[in-house]
Amino acid sequence: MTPSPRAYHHGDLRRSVLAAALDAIRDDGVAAISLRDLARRAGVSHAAPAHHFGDKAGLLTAIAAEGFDLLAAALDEVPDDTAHRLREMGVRYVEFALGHPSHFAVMFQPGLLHEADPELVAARDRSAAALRAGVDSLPDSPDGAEARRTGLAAWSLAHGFATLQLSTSLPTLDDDPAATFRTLVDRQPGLGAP
Amino acid sequence: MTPSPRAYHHGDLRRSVLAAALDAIRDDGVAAISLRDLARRAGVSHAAPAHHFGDKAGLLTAIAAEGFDLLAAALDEVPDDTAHRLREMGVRYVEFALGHPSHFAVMFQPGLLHEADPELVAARDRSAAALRAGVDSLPDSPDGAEARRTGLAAWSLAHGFATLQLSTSLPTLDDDPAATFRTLVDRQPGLGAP
DNA sequence: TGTACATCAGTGAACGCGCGTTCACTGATGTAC
DNA sequence: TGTACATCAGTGAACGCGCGTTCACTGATGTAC
Repeated sequence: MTPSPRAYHHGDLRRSVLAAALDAIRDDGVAAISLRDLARRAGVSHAAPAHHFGDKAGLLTAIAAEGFDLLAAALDEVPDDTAHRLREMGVRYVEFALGHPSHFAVMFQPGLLHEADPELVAARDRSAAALRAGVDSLPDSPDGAEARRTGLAAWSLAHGFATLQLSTSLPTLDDDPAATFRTLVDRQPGLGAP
Repeated sequence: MTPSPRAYHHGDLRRSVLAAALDAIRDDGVAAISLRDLARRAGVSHAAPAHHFGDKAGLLTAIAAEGFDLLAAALDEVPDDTAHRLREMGVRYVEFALGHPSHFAVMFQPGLLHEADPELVAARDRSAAALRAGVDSLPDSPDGAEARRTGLAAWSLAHGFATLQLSTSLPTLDDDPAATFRTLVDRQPGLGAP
């Protein structure tokens, strides 16, 4: 099934370059990325990434869109009837960020992306809709402004926890960051914890 | 008082380059910074920044250290006897991040810094101590693990809110993000809100 | 099934540019006498 | 107060390098007949 490594139209150039980019971001950060380096890692000609993605922002936009898709899918996986559904979504959010650090590092950096890209916009909307569904499922079903506040608080807590976890060697209280996060949310009754 | 713009030893090279860097980061992001560009902005020779700071990481480390100092000072300003002291510290944290976006953008990016730099370490410790003091002042004065959990939750909430506010055009519910944050924390009894 | 042709994904040589770094230098400042 | 000297912050010319971009090209693939 493995195509010959340098075949024309190997059909997987997009995937190869994206994979190389995810590796490079994880190892050296977004700032260190160059299209020529990715081409080298992916074993394609140095001009191929630009040919396919247009420019660096185009490549990072593709990664961000993929990230929001993965995140939306992870959030949607929490069943409707789960007790503490919003809390579980927060756990999924944290797990996604720690499991896909390269995607996460790019998703919230508007300056590096083609913000108007339709696929990015659509994927982001899908994530936002999933989060909204989580807020709507709270037992005391808050309305309007109150719901937005709760959503923002939940998102901030999960996002901040994940960001700090990724950016510093934050002390994890248990071995598992996701478990730490679950414990942490349990003390925040406003977010629908018991 | 203004020294002649190109005098040898104008004594303010450090400040000029730092100011240029803060402008550049605010306008174009950390990724876009180059020492030569900063020299141009600051009106000094292209080799001066490297001469003074060693390398780019040295410059960013200086910015991060300054940021942690400013943050610690802002947190320390909240009087001991303030009701809801931790909440007010969270508000200060958010205000700091939004008021010093360039510092904030650098402070939590270990990969870009000289992590072992003594000034950076000291400044970071000062910030951490201020946060700990906030947790210790909670009315039900939690101990040990519980205190660490509360500190982590408070920090995550403020950090996540600030990060999201900076990185996306997040809807602010009031006109003032800090006010929004205060309202938001009020629904989180676990963090010492009323 | 075989042949001709259009398409276009990916190539590779060549370009000019901005970068960080090196290094011999200059001249302002502080100190010793 | 004046003179001599050491220091060292900052200069500017020169370097080699990796970058993004351009452009004529190649050859795999799909379609029409």
